[in-house]
Amino acid sequence: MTQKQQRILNSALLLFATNGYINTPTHRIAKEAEVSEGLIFKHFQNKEGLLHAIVDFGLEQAMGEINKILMINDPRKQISETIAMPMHLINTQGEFWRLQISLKYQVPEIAKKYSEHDFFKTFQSVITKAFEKMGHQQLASETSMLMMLIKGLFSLLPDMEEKERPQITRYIQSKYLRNPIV
Amino acid sequence: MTQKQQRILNSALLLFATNGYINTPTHRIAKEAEVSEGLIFKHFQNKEGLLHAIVDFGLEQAMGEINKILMINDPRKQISETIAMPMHLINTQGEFWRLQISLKYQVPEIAKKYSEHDFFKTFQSVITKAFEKMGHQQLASETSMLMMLIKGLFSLLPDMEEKERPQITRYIQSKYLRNPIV
DNA sequence: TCATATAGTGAGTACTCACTTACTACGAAT
DNA sequence: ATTCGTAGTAAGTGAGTACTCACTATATGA
Repeated sequence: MTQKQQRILNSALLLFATNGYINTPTHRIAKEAEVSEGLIFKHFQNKEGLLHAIVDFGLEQAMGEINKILMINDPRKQISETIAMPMHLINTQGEFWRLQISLKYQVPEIAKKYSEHDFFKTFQSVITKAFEKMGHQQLASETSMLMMLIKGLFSLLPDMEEKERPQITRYIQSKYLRNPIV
Repeated sequence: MTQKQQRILNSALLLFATNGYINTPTHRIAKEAEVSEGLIFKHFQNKEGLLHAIVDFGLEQAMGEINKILMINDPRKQISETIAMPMHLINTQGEFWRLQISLKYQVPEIAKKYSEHDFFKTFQSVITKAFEKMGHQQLASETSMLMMLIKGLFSLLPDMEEKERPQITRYIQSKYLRNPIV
């Protein structure tokens, strides 16, 4: 991976995240990266190839985080950490997650392909298994509800100030850690 | 409002909702509506004007629903009905709400303008006031959490079969109606 | 030293899209 | 009967887009 290749990836991520994939012309990426437009196509074949490179890398990184949760034994701790995930990921890979969330409404086919990615599958299975260990009666509904909450967190946390994010996150965690299970 | 004007609105809503606003060229709307492309611009000035006509009408209709909730006295019933709102709106105006949700990631400026609409402001204030009446201690956090849940419902219910939607909706309602307040 | 591969350039190309313009058809008011 | 406004059409137009191609520069190893 050359320096210029890296510059292209960085600029593209920034522009895709702030203006959207569709609204970002390749010549703007080239300008931002101080690189000729042709180079983008030499390295990434086409605009979609560039997007794939970005998303593959971002999800790879996120896998590391979810693997940490997998290794936790206490299911309550697992749920608690899962609730903190959106904040954690948005704080550390903010641009990537803004892009990731917008993908469904910009390039649905690609987003659909990525919804099969290990990251999202593992995410859901961690929650289900944790609730199972906790002896939940309505496993499917409880899982769905938490998935809705997490979807909401991913959508709305990016619009909040970074320092406001822990408050709502902790509030939700405390509800899920309380006895009896809520 | 002439017949052809109506046909344009219908076709545009359908195409915007399924393929997205950005991904829908005006000539496709014209073809679908069996109308000349120029007529779209005669009646709606430009593509954004067409979008506005659609969204204004959709939110107008939705206002009727929220006003019903406003007239309820029991705050628990208000919360319960609010939780049912996403399902209700998606069932009755499915295309419109798919479009509405996608707007933020397609034409952010327009979406931002509509986030100031009475519909969304009333939505939030109904929840806060209901929780207040119920004597909630952490009003802001509790409201935020429910807003996250509702955002999640709006995002994920459209991807579920219509007959699966009541289950998760009722599950969430039951949690919020339980004593003590969860 | 020279052949080869890889990195990089930037002008050019084919095409799509939102929007315009010049026009016809027609019902209603004067 | 004629004028006028509104609905509607068909054929553009020009700006912007993703992508190509012929080319140069540079490093490496036989």
